[in-house]
Amino acid sequence: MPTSDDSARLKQRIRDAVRRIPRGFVATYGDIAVVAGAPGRARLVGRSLERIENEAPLPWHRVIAASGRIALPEGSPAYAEQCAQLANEGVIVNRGRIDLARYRWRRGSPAPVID
DNA sequence: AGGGTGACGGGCC
DNA sequence: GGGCCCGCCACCC
Repeated sequence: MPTSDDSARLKQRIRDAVRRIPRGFVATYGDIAVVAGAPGRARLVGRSLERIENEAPLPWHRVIAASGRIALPEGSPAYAEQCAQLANEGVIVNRGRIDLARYRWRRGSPAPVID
């Protein structure tokens, strides 16, 4: 049986996984779930990024949907924030879309190439 | 206790 | 690419 303690540790692993995404790269919610050892729990990843105020810095803006889109509601402050943060590290965002083939982080990913 | 929700994703069409 | 459906599950009434 999963205890509340287990879920706390899982959330911790999720945050750790997010911190591993290199600057200039992105990962999908599902990717993070896998890295955190909870395949199939992408939804939980999104959930754990919802209430992160008052916590250690987390590059939450590097996590996007498997469709290559920013998952936040378009037009929300957080959406704008995510676009800005990504642009700031060289990730091209077009109409909320990011080229996963180019920016997705996975084992063996080379250093970010910004043209 | 039960039902709705959503920062998800994969399969299908 | 887009839309639908369904599985998923922590949260919030």
